[in-house]
Amino acid sequence: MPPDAAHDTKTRLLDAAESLLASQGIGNTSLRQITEKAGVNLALVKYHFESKDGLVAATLQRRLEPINAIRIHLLEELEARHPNGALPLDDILTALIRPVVDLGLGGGPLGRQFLKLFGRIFSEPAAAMNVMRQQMGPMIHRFDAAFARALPHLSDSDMGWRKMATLGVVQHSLLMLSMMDELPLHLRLPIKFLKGTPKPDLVLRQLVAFCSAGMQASVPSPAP
Amino acid sequence: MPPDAAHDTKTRLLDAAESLLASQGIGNTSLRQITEKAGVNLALVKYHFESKDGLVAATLQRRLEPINAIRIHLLEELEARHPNGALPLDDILTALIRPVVDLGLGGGPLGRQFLKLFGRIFSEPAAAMNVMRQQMGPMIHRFDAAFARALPHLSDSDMGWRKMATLGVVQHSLLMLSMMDELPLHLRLPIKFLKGTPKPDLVLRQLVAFCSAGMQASVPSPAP
DNA sequence: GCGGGTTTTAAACGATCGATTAACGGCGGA
DNA sequence: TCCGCCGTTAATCGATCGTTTAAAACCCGC
Repeated sequence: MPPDAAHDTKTRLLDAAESLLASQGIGNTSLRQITEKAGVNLALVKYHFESKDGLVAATLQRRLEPINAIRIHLLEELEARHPNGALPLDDILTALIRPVVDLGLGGGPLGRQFLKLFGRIFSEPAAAMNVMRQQMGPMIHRFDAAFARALPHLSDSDMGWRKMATLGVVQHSLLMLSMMDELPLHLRLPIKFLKGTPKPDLVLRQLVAFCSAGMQASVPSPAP
Repeated sequence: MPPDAAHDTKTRLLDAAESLLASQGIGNTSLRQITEKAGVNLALVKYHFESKDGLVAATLQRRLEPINAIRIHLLEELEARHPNGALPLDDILTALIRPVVDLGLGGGPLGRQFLKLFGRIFSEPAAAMNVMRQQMGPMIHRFDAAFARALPHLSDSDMGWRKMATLGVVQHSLLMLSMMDELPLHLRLPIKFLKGTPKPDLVLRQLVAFCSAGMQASVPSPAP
């Protein structure tokens, strides 16, 4: 936990990387762009993060770690409030979704940029997949148990499909939202119903409502 | 519509590009990789497609055009079967989702590869956004009218959120599905509930069930 | 079988990439 | 004061990128 100059350099690199990786993608962003924006020497990337992949991984990890910690904390609060029996589905979803919505829309422009970066990593798995597994794995495992108790009648397969769909809703919606302020006007078709940046509470309610109904849908039976 | 050698070259380039762009992303794939896989001279990319961006756009367009044509055709069939009044929501969603599921899971490995590429373009908009708007715009506009009549009580805002969520479900689920056979085993967390490649009908039913319930969810009211 | 447009070829352009090296600065402990 | 380590710097490495050029090969109608 160094409070010295090196910490500043690391932070400057992470900030610059987050911003540039988000707006251009991983493969299209060069270390020289990042170090120039950070006002830092090129070779310091290797010194502090070993390589480009190391910098990308650290950029993701810096945001994912606190987000997932809050998620688990909210879930534990919820469990404490319902000591025995299943948890309300909407509350589980809220614990899962609220932290990332709050970071992305509640904080400054940095949070918004991270949302975009997070939306990208599913498409550029090479550099980021290890961090994803490390950071997301244990968190998701906690929520799996809660979902299973909230919807006990769902088979593993049905539950799997619905968790995947829920993740898709959150990931895609937040990616679109985070692109809002930089898309040219004529490309805003998918979000033209928005007048401006929506409040985090509204976003949360919309996403939870959709996912909750989707997860509770009656199990589809084979086609007649 | 040339049936000559040039057509073969174009096709070979498009096939190679589709495969490589899908598995590596746009920014991480070089023209030399593509032309080598296609067994074609490097300079022919400029001759036939002007530039790398032109090749990427053509690769997307080749698949998107027939998919969206089928979508609109299915919607028109549906409208013919219900001459007056609203269309059943599940049928609208089926018309929207079935063509892309069929291409991705019904066809050979090429279709699967395109699914992956399509999942990526939302993250690398630069090269592909124009094609997206051109190809997806008119198709989505057709479906907008159908959705509005099927769910007349939804405000424009609520409807917008739900269409965005629906697109997220389809896009994310199919991206995960298309990555299934190339992810290392320990990274298959989100799809480990699948024993093998699922049948298109099953996928379609799962996606439609989730999205249909989500779109019909009761309108969320402001937090108390 | 000759001419003209189409398609393909080999080679090179300048630019930029990530990685690496060796030297330099400064600051704290011996 | 000098030593040793940490952080930083400038400079360069070989590789690879997308693009471009000019000439060769091909094909078809005349």
